[in-house]
Amino acid sequence: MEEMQALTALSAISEQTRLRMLRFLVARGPDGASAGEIGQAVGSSSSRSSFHLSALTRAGLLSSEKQSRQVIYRADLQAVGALLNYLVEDCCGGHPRIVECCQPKNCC
Amino acid sequence: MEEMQALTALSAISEQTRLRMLRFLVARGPDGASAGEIGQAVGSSSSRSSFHLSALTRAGLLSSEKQSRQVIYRADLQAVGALLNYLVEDCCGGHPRIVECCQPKNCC
DNA sequence: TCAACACCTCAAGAGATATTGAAATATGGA
DNA sequence: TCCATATTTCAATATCTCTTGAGGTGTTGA
Repeated sequence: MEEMQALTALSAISEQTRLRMLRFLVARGPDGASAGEIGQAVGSSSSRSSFHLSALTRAGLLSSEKQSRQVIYRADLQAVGALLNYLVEDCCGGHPRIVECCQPKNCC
Repeated sequence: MEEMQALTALSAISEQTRLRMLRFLVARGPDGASAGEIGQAVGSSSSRSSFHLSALTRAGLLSSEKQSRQVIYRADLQAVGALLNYLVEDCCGGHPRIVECCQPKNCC
């Protein structure tokens, strides 16, 4: 992953509404959710949701698919993983103390 | 880690100069580096460096210590690790595909 | 065809953040 | 004491970013 790409993804998730959207969609799994449902889940208006969802999509963290009236968004786990990998490897040089923190149920 | 704290840390590193400063300081290890040296390493003026270093410090990602004329900054690995842990655990629910990406030399 | 629905786009305004250069503080050495 | 060094602070400006509300597109079903 390129630095520029990582910066775009980081700014995308450094906003409350968007971080919550991402969390919601990761929890949702492969089914994803419609724009309306996501907006409702995180408590944001339709135009605001659209704005934030497209920011996340532009950052590559979500994929979207039109299904008749609705637009279904899904978290792109590959992209989220690549961002974390960038932080761990490129930014932190794979430092053991950092890697350790990414293990489930044992950290910090 | 609280959501608010994570958001602060994420915005802190979602800026090129600051991401580079963090990377430089993680690489530097426990010795840290002076404000001037960091600024030189990432190519930013003295007032700009000061501004960004204090943003990173406020976000809890760096610690600083005055040594006579200089101020030595160090990366706080605990804090960086806690941020990554927050992303992996709280945001991604410890999803295996995400955790896997944080392992050294095997991913994405 | 029409109304309701789901979503997106746009423009305006507010607010936050970054950059610059100048000036302030504080330390160390001649 | 005086000057150079290291860093921070400040004000002005520029630049993003977020929010809101109005309006647009396309789809579904009566």
